[in-house]
Amino acid sequence: MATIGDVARVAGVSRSTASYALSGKRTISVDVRRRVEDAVRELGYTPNAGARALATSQTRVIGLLAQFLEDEFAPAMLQYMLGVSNTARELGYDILLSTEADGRNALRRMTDSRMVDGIVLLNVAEHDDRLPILRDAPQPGALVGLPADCTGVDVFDLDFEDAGRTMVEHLHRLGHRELVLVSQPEHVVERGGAYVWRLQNAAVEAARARGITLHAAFGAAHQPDVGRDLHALLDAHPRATGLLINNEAAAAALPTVLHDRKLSAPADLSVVGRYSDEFARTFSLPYSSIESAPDRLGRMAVRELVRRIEGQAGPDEPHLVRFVSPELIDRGSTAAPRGD
Amino acid sequence: MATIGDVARVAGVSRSTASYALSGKRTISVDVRRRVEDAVRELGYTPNAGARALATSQTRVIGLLAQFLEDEFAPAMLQYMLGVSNTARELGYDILLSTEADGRNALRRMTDSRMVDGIVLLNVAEHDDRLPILRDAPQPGALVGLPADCTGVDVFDLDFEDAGRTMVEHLHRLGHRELVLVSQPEHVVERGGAYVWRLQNAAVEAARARGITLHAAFGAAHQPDVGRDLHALLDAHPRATGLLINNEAAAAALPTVLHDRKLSAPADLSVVGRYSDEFARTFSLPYSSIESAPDRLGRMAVRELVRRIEGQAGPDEPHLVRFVSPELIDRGSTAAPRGD
DNA sequence: TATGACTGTCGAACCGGTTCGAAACGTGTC
DNA sequence: GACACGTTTCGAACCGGTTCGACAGTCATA
Repeated sequence: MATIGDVARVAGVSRSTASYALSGKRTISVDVRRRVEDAVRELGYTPNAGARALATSQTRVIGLLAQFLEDEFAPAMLQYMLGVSNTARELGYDILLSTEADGRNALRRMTDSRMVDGIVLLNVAEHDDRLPILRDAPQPGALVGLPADCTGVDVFDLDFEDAGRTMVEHLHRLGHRELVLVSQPEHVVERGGAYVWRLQNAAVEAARARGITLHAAFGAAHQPDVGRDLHALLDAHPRATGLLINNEAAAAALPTVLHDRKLSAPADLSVVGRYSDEFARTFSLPYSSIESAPDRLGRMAVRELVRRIEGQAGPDEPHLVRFVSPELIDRGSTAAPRGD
Repeated sequence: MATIGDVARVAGVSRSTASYALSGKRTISVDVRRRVEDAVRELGYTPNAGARALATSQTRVIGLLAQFLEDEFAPAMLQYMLGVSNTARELGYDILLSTEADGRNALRRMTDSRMVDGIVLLNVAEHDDRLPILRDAPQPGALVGLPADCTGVDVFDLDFEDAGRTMVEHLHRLGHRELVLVSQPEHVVERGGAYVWRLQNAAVEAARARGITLHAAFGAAHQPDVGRDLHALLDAHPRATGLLINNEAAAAALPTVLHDRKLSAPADLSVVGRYSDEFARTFSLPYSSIESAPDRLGRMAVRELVRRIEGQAGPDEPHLVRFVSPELIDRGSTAAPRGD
């Protein structure tokens, strides 16, 4: 494999000159620059990443921590990963991926050994145990998900409170007076998935303010449990005319459940979910939904992270906490309730 | 950040001694070893990955190339990725992930700059344009998916021919005489997704050998197109009693389609798919299926790759081409056809 | 014709590890 | 007491880049 020494020899210059010719950090005569570039082509030279990282303390790699936990719906996570990965590449960075359940280990390994210039954390819990480690690390970090304490990191998340309100308002406006909300499994909440509460509390509050009934419940993350949960909920609240879904597995299971009950949306039941458009297409979901914008969130996180890595953000520039406003995508699954 | 020089100073030894004490590659007195280990703990020392890579020419990183192409079903790919990632971690390797559509670029970048010790290629096409690059690279490569030319790499794939035969045999044995097979989009085939043909040809041949009818067709990769495709197929072949599905999007869309047609499996139609058990759970699919074993294939690929990286495979040990035998998971969606 | 400024190039040092050869030391043998 | 030997440690070189300071050459200016 060719080194910069080989390039220099072929071009008839010193190693430092070759380096400067390639980086452009000092003025080099056009003649020499041309000879160096020819040598690079001739030898097929590519700089050794390890050596460059050692010399510059920059790797041009971003660490991506995605935990695939029990009771979590894997395909939803994929969309965030792709948003992060694709944006990173556009900005000239590669992705070091960890799917370890124990994210602390992975985080320490990546940061301590200087394998990465920065870190993106997905699926952040309210008291995420990876955060103290990330704050102590020399690399900057960006989160997708809102923790209790945002100091020292940039934070991006959907505005789940607004999402909860929007769902309720939308159905209230159509005339619905009794709703059911299916959230993520209780387990996810216990693990600190605060976004579940944020949406739910706002929905409950919005319903109370409008004097309508909202039954909130958890749903499992897999079949067949989540199907049973949905049946049980619909059995328990036969007068409910609207269904809110903040649970990807439940959304994916709903077509079959409605089929079994011989119900259609919106004729028999109005349905609003919270998932991305890409998710809806993939899972063949015909229900209107609050766009969860995983690609956009991933993109924002990486953009800001790279700004910090490259020092375009001032060293004392305060960290961001930014919420994406929910947008309701109408797929025609809501209507006025049947007047019976 | 502490370096091995700091460790050596605190322990009162030379850098080389500290290095040997940690690697164990030369005998070191227990006293010195203890002092070095204490210093490591005291300083929180972790070796710098770039420096180590430069010195040893080993990165302990595996490159993972996953292309998310148009007309491909993303969640199916995720399972292969997780199989690879988790196995790599178990063996002490990290994953450098590329999701670029142009895999050649990513591959060249990773291999030329020595960022990785080895490469895993997912979703390999018959004449995959990444293969020539991989063969020229100094790092070993493992594929999931069968190309026309397997020289120089280890190859792992499901036995799609056996899968096609098994599906047909299973329904023939139950008494079905007219079947429909829905394959991946034609576009996937044109791009070189030979596994589609392998399954389809074997199915056609198996049907011919048994004197039964098989209508083979392509299906789209997304809603609502794939739903339309399924409807059209069932309309076109009203006497078919069995449905074979080699298309994840079609499988995911089938519950809704059957609902719309007021059909149930297996009462009105026997259904056999080709997807993993994890996929079935995630997508709430109640149909029997040929297990596509993505985790197992990913695991096998990484295992063999690491064996080569670490030189446990002899330098001239021939490369593997290994097929996983299909296993039919019975979820009760097949039965004898209705005798009407 | 010396002076200073500017351009283009080079040599050496450095980043933080690993590894080879040799040195220092204690031990046992003749 | 000279010698060989095994154990433990050290110094130096090396991996392949980047970067700083110095220096030679050119040109305009005083």
